[in-house]
Amino acid sequence: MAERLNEILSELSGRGFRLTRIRRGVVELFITNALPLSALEVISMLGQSITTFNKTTVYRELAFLKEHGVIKEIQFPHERAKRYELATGEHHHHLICLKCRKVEEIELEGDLEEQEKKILRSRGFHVTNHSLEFLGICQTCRWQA
Amino acid sequence: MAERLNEILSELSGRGFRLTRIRRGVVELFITNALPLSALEVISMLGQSITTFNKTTVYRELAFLKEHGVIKEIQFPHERAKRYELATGEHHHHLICLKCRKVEEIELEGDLEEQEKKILRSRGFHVTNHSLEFLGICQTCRWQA
DNA sequence: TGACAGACGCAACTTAGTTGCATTAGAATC
DNA sequence: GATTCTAATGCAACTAAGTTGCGTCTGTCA
Repeated sequence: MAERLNEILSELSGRGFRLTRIRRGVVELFITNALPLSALEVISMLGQSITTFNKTTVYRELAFLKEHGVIKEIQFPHERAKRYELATGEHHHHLICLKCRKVEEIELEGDLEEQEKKILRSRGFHVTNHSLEFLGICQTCRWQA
Repeated sequence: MAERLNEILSELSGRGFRLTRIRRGVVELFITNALPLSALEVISMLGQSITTFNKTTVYRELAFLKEHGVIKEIQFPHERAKRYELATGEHHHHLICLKCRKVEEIELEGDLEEQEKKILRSRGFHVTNHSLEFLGICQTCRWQA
């Protein structure tokens, strides 16, 4: 956890960016929370460790971290606000429970590579990215009444 | 086209809902436009055939048509506003060009049924719906400089 | 031709995020 | 430790996309 934080921070520092209170705080939040956070969640969680800061700064920090490949943006199909999660690790998808709103990660073997090659062959469309989210009811909610 | 319109309108009428200017206009728009429209696009396109109406009415009409299964909502991963398209026909996905913003429809054979069964078996999560969109560069844009 | 409820219009409000601009503060250099 | 330079910050005002409340209008059926 801590070494992951230092790794990211020193990488940014090495590229000439400053290590500020908010930068440290936001990166730390993403390291300790595996699941995607919205800007408003980041703002609210950050308020627990940093006393004064402005929401503009947080939005700008999210844009900065996204631009520099630290986090990536996710748009869930059932809600308006964007979410962010650490850009590291395997490409994965999410299971979103429509009842309790809980989000789980899932990795699909093989993923969609074959499909994407087929799309290039048949349509000439070069897929660089995809978004795939599953909506439904989680085990816990299914067991309840 | 026209029979499709009458089919939808008489279905709604049969269920006790009124056929108003805006209802006709909005349904007609979705029938003549295969690709997903945003609320603002509907408002702007509707302005070409209906002179006075309020945006609130359009938002309410979209909610109404969605609730009654005429259209379905889509959230593309690269933009904020929601989009809507006719709920009829095969379940399909979209290819979204990040350069020219053009959207194409695509049907995947087999789709994700097998994956969804696997998710139920392994996690107890019952998938009721999924969203899958491919982002990339379309053929036309790839051929340009 | 009423009457009733579904539909509509308007204004005000909300959520999620953005922009401009003046000020502050990391961190490298002196 | 002081200086300097610019990245980062704070604030206020603004925007986009939609929502809510409430009073009025209008399709439709009797």
